[in-house]
Amino acid sequence: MPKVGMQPVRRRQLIDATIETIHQHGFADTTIARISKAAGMSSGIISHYFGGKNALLQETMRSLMKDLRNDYMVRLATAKTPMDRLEAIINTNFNEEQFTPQVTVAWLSFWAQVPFSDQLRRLNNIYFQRLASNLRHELRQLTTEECADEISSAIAAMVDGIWVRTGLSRGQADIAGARKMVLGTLRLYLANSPSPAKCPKKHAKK
Amino acid sequence: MPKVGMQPVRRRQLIDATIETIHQHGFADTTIARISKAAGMSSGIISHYFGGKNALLQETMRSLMKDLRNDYMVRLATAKTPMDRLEAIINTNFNEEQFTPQVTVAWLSFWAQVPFSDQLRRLNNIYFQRLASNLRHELRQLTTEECADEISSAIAAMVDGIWVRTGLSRGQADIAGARKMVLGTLRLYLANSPSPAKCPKKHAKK
Amino acid sequence: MPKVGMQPVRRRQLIDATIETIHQHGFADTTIARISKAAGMSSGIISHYFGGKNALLQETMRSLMKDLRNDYMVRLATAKTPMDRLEAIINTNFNEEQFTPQVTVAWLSFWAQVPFSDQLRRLNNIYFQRLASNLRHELRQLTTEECADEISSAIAAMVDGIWVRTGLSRGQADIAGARKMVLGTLRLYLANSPSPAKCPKKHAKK
Amino acid sequence: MPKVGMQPVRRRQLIDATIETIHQHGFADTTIARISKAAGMSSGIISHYFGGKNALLQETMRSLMKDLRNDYMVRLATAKTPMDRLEAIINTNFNEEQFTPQVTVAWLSFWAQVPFSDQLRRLNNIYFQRLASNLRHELRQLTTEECADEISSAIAAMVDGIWVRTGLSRGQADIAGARKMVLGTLRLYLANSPSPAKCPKKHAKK
DNA sequence: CATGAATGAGAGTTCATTCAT
DNA sequence: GATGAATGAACTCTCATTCAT
Repeated sequence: MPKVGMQPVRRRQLIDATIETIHQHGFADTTIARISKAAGMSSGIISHYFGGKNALLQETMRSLMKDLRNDYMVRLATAKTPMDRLEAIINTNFNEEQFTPQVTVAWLSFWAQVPFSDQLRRLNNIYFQRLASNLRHELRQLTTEECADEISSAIAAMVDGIWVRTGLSRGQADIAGARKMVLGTLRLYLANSPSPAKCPKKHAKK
Repeated sequence: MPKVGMQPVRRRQLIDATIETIHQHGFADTTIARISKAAGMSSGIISHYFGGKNALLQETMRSLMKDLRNDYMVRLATAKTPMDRLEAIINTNFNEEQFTPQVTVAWLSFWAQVPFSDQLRRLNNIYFQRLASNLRHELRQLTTEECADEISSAIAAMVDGIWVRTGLSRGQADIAGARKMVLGTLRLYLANSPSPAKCPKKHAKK
Repeated sequence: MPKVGMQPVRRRQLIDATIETIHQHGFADTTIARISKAAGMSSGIISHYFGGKNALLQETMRSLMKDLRNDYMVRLATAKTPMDRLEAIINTNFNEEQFTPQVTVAWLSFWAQVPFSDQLRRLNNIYFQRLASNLRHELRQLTTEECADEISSAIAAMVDGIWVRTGLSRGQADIAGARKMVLGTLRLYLANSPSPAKCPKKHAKK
Repeated sequence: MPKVGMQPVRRRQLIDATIETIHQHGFADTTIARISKAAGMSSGIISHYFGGKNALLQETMRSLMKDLRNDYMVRLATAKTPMDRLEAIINTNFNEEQFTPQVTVAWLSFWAQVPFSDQLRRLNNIYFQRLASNLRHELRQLTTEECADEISSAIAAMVDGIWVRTGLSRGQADIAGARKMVLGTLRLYLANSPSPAKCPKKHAKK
């Protein structure tokens, strides 16, 4: 059935089936048989399109990152101020498409593999560095460099913590609550940070 | 849960070997053979003492929780004020024994299994509820109930976020940095929370 | 055996690609994908032209036999005496086209399958019987029937032994050396064989 | 069932089952499942004792060589003269235990793999070199160095040719016929070789 | 005619568990 | 109590074949 243009379609179907299978059965029980069945295809198709299970898993993580990236690009287009862009970052990390039980569970699964896979570690580093870089860039226009770095780290940790907790809960993802929590923390930090002056921690510290 | 006639020493050695093996090879490649070899025992011993691999993994997670709990109890003994106890909670979550690459990687691995194991979910819920309960109890003495809940959630998310990021980094755990970040955020929240009054978020939201 | 409507050119290309692939990767790793790629065609073409992989392999062996046969026919045309024809047989078995690493390795591979394939056994029996028959026919004009049979067997075994050893060596085939060895042995036998009399073995055995 | 001393027994049983399976089904259809079934064991046992199928196949070929070697050693003990030892070499190569349909088919199978496996090539080179070395050593005491090398090559080729033809025939192995053929050829060569003088080929070549 | 995407049976391997010692 | 040899189910991957285009 040589249908031109099927390759990207099949690959996307298999990646979606992978996310769904991880969500249904867990990473450890995500087998080629289950993925291909979820995609309505034969087991051999995965090696055919990806070369093997590992490559599919990598592509799935890469796809998850790309989805976040694309969402951010869309939001960035309409953001005018640094604060707009910070909100865009937060809203992207808790958007309706990605901040779901399926996707948070998948991320959690991949994170557990990251320390043991060079490929996944590389992918995750890109994600981490990109988030940190975006946050810092906007924050440095609102406060000192030192404060920007500190706030960036705090916000990034909180975002990931919320993702983990959502993945663990298996319940509905609370998009509004997540955005409110992170944005609230961000505003609190900024409200207590000097524009060119010192950092709130320094104040807080006694 | 040492049954009668079983030697706690053997069980502890096997649990330690399990944590070490997860850290060395990852959860997926943590086999009975590797654990028992790391413990210097035969492969049959695990079924003998724990009934199976899954039971050992559960006991390992339970043990990790117990270690945190014990550390907290010790710190609690010398904490006088609510703020002392909040600091104790934070210090416990980033203490020298548990906040290590080995243990954070193990937690990360268990978290990835939590959504698919009733046993692990139950264990993790205990941990989450205990942390939330402890935080809320102390915070409610320092601010309104609403604010206490909000701050508790934020702090808990940040703590877990830092654990995830440490597990992912495979590097040294930055105990001082972690404590400073969470304590700083906590102080910032409290400094902007009314004692009996309203919550900082409300302020920040303009 | 080119069926009607099939292009002999394609079939020959595929047979050549089969020999080359066996030489490159070995019989066990000679797949449809590799053969068709080596021939610059699609994988489906083999079923299309031959009906399946096994049929292609059979045709390949048949082709190897036919090449030897053709070479012999050419040499036979200019051979006048029995000894001329014996030399022609030997020279055919070690001719520049077939006595190559590619072809000897392919023969070796087919021989290993012969005991388990009726088709290949049948083909090989034809080759063996033809060689024996040709040898015997000429020899019987030079010595007794008994001696002719004995010499024929010895020469045939030596020829095949040299083929095996050449296939195993993966080096250049030593055409001159092979011809000299077999022809030398043949002459030795004949020099010690009576025309109508007894056989050299009987003599040698004292 | 920890029974001491079982390891060599099991390994031998599996090697024997491998030879039998190759003989029954051919090298290509010699699967782990068939070998282990023939040995009356589970499929996992092969990885347990040999690490994998390839290692078992290698050990099987090594075992075949060792059997020949052992037989030769026994015969060597009672051989006094060079001619005795030459006969011992020939008799070893066509002895009742190894010169059987089972073993000749197995050798043929391994020979077909030799060009594509470094391990098997190494093993086979040992066999070839040993045979050539043994032959040459005895022959040099009976004729010139040049003649000894030539006879050695001829005899070795004939021996292997007879093995191949026996493997291909699937019939009973004709031990007496094989010995007679090779010994007869050897005697013929020697009868026409000078002690310190020239080689029979030179004569024959006119 | 010719293609190559898709299939699915079967291969080798891994590994938790069992159990005779 | 403690061992580790043995099992066999489940996994990933390969590949000859089929067939819509």
